[in-house]
Amino acid sequence: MAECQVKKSGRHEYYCSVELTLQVIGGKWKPIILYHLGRNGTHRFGELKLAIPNITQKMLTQQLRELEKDGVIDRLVYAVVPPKVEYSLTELGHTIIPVLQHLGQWGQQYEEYSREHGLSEVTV
Amino acid sequence: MAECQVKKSGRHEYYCSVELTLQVIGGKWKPIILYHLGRNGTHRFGELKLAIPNITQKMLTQQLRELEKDGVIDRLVYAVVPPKVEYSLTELGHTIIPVLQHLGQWGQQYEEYSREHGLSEVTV
DNA sequence: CGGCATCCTCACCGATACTG
DNA sequence: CAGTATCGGTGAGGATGCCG
Repeated sequence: MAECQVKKSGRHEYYCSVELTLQVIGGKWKPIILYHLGRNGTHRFGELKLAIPNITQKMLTQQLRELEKDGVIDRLVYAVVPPKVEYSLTELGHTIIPVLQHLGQWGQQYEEYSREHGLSEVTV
Repeated sequence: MAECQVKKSGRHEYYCSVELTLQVIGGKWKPIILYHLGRNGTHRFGELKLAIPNITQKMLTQQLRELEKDGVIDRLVYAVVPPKVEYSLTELGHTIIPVLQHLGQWGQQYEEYSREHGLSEVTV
């Protein structure tokens, strides 16, 4: 984090490792996807689609592809009709789960804190 | 994280607390700003500008304003000429530092892992 | 079932110029 | 010094339709 040079890793450009992490997990739906794969293990595409309301097929596909390219999930295609595709965390992918939990914990703290301190009111 | 309802906290809408955290720290320059404030304490605007190459005045101002609204930094304006403004972490802001460190650690692991496993080559 | 191809919108970010 | 104000590019994200 101390250095301020542009680095590259895979598809990502970043100045510090925090930024790199955020580029891997920072997609709008990626935390939720990783959460589901971490919690219940392997999922089919349709299961993820059901588990994540409001996500469109396009976005689900796109985010899954990026996570795959970044090496945090595996994609297993069965040669059957109708198609069957299963997604699961890689070894590397499992290591991100504690980080996500940490983020989640802070978010909850923040939620409470802002309720107590009246941060939650928006002046529209 | 288990629930999938839309919530609101302050300026943010989110489905899970991970998302909320990412909305607070997820701006392009926010991690770096928080890092500097966490490491060396109070900074003047110009000091931050110098410490963060490439950032524009506009972006620095904007990100600082958002961090302030979210309650993680304080803004102290001295009534002097020329103007003097100091930024520092709030109590709440300090609690985000370990989370950032965790993100940074994972990023470094990821960096090594992808070098070892040839993830770092991009097919342009 | 699990996609891909298009088209579109809008928030994010940057460059530049001006100011109390 | 520490900002605003304005304009404009760009790409992430979304809606819709077709396909093996």
